[in-house]
Parts: sequence; C-alpha cells; structure tokens
Amino acid sequence: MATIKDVARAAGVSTATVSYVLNDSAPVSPTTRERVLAAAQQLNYQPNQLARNLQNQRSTTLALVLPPFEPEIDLGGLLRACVARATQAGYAVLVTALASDQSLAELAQRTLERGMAAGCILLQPHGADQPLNGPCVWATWPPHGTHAPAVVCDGALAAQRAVHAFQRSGRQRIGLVLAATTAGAARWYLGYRRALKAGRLPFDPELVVQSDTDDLAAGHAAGEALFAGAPLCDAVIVAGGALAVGVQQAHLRASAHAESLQLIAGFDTPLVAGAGLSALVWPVERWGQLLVEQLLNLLNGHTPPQRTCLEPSLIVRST
Amino acid sequence: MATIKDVARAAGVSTATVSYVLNDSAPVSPTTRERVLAAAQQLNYQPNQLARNLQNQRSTTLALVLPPFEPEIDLGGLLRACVARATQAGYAVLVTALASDQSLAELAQRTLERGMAAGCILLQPHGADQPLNGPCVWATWPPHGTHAPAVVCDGALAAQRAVHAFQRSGRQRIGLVLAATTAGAARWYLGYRRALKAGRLPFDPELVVQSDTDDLAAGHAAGEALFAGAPLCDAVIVAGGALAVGVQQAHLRASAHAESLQLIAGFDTPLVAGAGLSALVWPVERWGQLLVEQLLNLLNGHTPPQRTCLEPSLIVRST
DNA sequence: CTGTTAGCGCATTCAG
DNA sequence: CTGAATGCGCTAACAG
Repeated sequence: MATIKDVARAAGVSTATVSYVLNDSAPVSPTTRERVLAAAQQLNYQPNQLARNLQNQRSTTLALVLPPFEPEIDLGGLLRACVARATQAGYAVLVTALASDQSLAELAQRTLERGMAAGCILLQPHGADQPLNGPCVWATWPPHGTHAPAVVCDGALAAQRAVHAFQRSGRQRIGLVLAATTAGAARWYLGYRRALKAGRLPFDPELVVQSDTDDLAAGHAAGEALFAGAPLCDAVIVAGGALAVGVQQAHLRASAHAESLQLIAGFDTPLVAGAGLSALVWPVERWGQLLVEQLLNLLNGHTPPQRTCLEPSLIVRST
Repeated sequence: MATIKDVARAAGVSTATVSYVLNDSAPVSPTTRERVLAAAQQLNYQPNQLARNLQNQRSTTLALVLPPFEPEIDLGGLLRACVARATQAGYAVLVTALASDQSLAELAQRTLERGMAAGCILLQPHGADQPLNGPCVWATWPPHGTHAPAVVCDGALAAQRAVHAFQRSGRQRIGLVLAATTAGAARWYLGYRRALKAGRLPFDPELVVQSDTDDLAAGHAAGEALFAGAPLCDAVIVAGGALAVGVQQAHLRASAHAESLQLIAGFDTPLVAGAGLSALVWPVERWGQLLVEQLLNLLNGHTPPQRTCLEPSLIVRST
C-alpha cells in the first residue's frame, strides 16, 4: 500500500512532482521523470482511486442498473462487453440491481449522488416512472417523449429480416407473436407490416398474437391461439426467446398431421439454441461497447446524445 | 449534491454532529437528532461514499472477477444474487474481467490496492498461477495446497445423486463424461466411483470419457467414443452443459436402432433446458449469497475462512 | 452532549 | 521546473 508520499520520498522529490509525471499534467525534466517512474515501479505504487476521484470531483466508475427480473438477453455477454470497453477507457463497472418495489429513478439518482458512479447504463425494459436527469444511457427503448440517449435492438429491422427470409423460402402466411413485456414490441409490429407490404403479402390480423410474458407457458398459449384457426400459417416470427420455444412445442403438439412450420426466434438465447430454433442474433459485443461509448461521450460532452439501433443477423438451424 | 456541511448549516450544528447522528457513532440529544435528520431529508443528502471510504480506509465495494471466457454457469443469476446480498450489507459490487493474457493475481491485487474494492470473488475455473494474499473467496475449486475460502459446486455429490437416480430406474451400465476444463472434474469421478461401489455396480473404464472442453463439438466426440463400444451404456452423466447436449445429439445420430438412453447434464443451463435434458440444478441464489457472506466474514475477521460445498438437485425432463 | 480540528491520499494552485 | 500549501467530503479524537 505505497502512497504518493512514499514515491516522492523514494525519488527525492515532492508529491506534486510525482503527480505531474504520473498524470503528465505538467512538464518535468527527463531525469527526474525517470527517477519518479523508477521509484513508482519499484514500490509497486498504485494510485488510490478513491482519493483521486474525490479530488477530481468525478468518479471513474460506470454503473449498470439491472431490472428486478431476469431479462431476455445474454447478460453475461453484455456485461463482459461493457467491462471490456470501460476498462479500456480507464473506467470501472459497478453493478446494481433494482428491487421489485424500487423506483429506477431513485436507484440511479442515489448511485450518482453518492459519487459511486459517474453515469448509468439502464437495462430496464419498461420506461421509467419518473424523469431521470443524471447522465444515463438506455439499453432498451427509453420512455416516450424523452430524447434520452440509447443503444437498442430494433425489432423493426428484425421483423423485416425475418419476413424476407421466410419469403425467400416460399412462405406466404407468416405469423407474428409479440411479447407485451418487450419494450419496443411496437417496432416488431411495424417492421412486420412494412415487410408484408413490401413483399406484397396480405395482412391477416388473425396471424398476430399478443402474449403477456416471455416464457414457455406463454408460448404454449400463443401457439394454441395461432394454430387453432384455419388455414394455418406456415411460418412464425416470435419476438422472444423462451416464448419461441413454447410456440414450437405447441406446434409439435398440435400438428399430428405434421404441418411444416418455419420459426424464427427474436432473440438467440441458449435456450433457443438448445431447442434448435433459427433465431436472430444481436451483436452483444457491439451493444455493450456502444453503450459505454455513448455514456463516456455524454460525460465528456464531446458529442450530443444519440439513439443508435442495432441490427440482428439471422442464424439458421434445422429443427 | 448537498454535502455534510450544507446539512450542518441547515440544522445549525457542526459537521461532526451530523456525522454522529447519521452513523449513530456517538450519543446525540433527541431534539438535535431530529433537526439533523429533518435537514438531511429536506436537502436529500446522500453521503459521498468516496470520501467516506477514504476516511475509513476501507472500501464498501466487493469485486467480482470474471474469467476471460464465458463460464458454464448462470452468470446473470449469480451476479444478481451477489448484488442482492451485498446491497443488503451496504456493499456495492464491482465487476472486472480478466484479459486472456492477464494474471489473475495481478488483476485482483491491483483492484484491491487501488482501493477500488475491499475484497474479491474469484470465478476462475483454473487455479491461480501466483498466490493471492488479499481477502478473496473462490467460487470454483481453489488451487491445491492453499486453504483459501471457497464456495463451490461439488461434483462428487452431483455424480452420486445421478447414479442413484439412474439405479432407481433400473439402469446398470452408467457412463460418465468429464470435461477437463471443469475444475473439480476429479470430484465428479470420485463421486461416480463411490456411488457405483455403494450401489454394487461394476466399474468399467470404457464407460468413462474425458473431454477437453465443454461445448457441443466436444460432446459429439465424447458421444461417439462412448457409443462405439459394445455393449452400450444405458445411462450417462455428463459433467457439463453444452457438452451434454452434444452427447445427446451424438446418441440420436448413432442409434438408428433406438437405444434407450437416460442422460443427466451436470449443469442446468438454458441450453440444456432447451434441449429438454434432465439436469442437475445448482442453487445459484445461495451460491452468490454465501460467496458474499464468506467474503464479508473474511473482511470482518469474525469467522475463520471456510470451504463450503453446494449440493445440486435433480430436475427430470422428458427428452 | 456538541464543536473544533486534524488528517485519509491525492491534484492543484501559487511561489520560488 | 519544483516544493509547500490548500482542499475534495467525511470521520475520529479531543476538548469544552
């Protein structure tokens, strides 16, 4: 636990000089610079971030705020990406989780005001109840009416991509299953309608099913609703992970007469991969990277806050 | 951004008094206590953690150190559990990730020495190259020869449980697939041998396959090795997640003659669930909780460091 | 019981 | 170019 004083003493200079060479914040003669560096090296000096941040009146930590439940994303991957990018920029990543009865604004605000982080990355799927004023970036669709910076997965692009893929393999009656919990479900619907129109396919409201949650049970229910009516659809886009597997299972159960069905899951979770479903893959790596970069920009005031949409790619699996 | 001074001024007392009532570190008269509390409330005062930690010479942050690759565990769940428990104890959670060329000891040491965290939770599947001296708790089997505190998933218990389950359903020839990357693979083997002996089942070395990694491809290879020999086994324990799915796929491919096979995956990942495999479920919630508690104990010096083994439960799925 | 004061480790003036 | 002094926000002795 060597302090800056120890280094200064060892190098025979004052603490200010040490600070200058370490932060390169003032011109220092090459010879003393060498001496200081050597002393720091030798003592294995690590500047105390707490003291540094306190002095600088700005934290070098970014906070990631998790929703109170498990989100339908590759949290591990996203976290890793954020950490990697933040580390590269000299920042650390703090993780906080929202209790189910807690307000997002409250937690974010407190984290910021306590000086624990300089900014927040928000993973809430639902909009905030109160307006946030600190430096925050949304990883999901931010509340309407605000122009908060965000980096999001765009369901419109996803739906369009899926419809095109289906059409290329000759499918005509394409269903859509939406999850109400998915922020930006409206985007999926929008992209779906657009792609149908562009592909000159008829729109049939019976082929659109709205689900409450994104889990297996909800998928079963949605599948039953979808496959009950006649004529059956021959392809389905499911804007969810577990939801898609549920739909698949419902189809297997329903069609003893072996209807052919193509299915694309909206999020390529391990569960989806295990079930052997085709799925849309979102660039998690880039997601985390952009989130951090947006936040850093916001903190430095370099660029105005932006809204970035991520594009998925399709991974085809044989069921 | 109200400081302690603002509160003191508003309440008409000194900063020390404010500190006393907020930390309950000295007796204060009820009337002034009320005044201070009211002022703090009114100004929405949040104590600056940086200053507090600097003064107290101890951080209220715990660091979670991730391995350079994606581990075969429910990172999201574990993280959430750690955060929940830490928050409850007034601690925050910092996440750092090891670069592939970085030494674990180096990263942990630096994190600690920079004052960014008071202790570390280590998620490395492989033992450390250098000895660690800071307050650290392992979430995996720690390096041999050390008596570092740890909270781990015990493969011996898992294997025993699986063998018993197989035996109850009349299986006699039980295979075992090990992943070399899984720290504590030896424990799985140990439990397997023990359970066979206890169940008076013969041990056949041909039924044990060692795999290099824990992924689908490795599972295919392991499955082929296992199902090539005759007579075939009628049950397999796979000490992995993706690995188990690979073994399953290999079996489906190999046995056109529809051999019945029971399979239990060692880790119930979403991938495993999606594939509909029976699996062992580890108590992630408790895992995170215990890791944090062990670390806090270590920091407070309340109890000596311990090694805790987690027990899995079996979830049966119909393939 | 409460106010005054001295640092925690560091970065930044201002003199030399 | 370098050193001494000041303060970031807070807590802990020590007085009163």
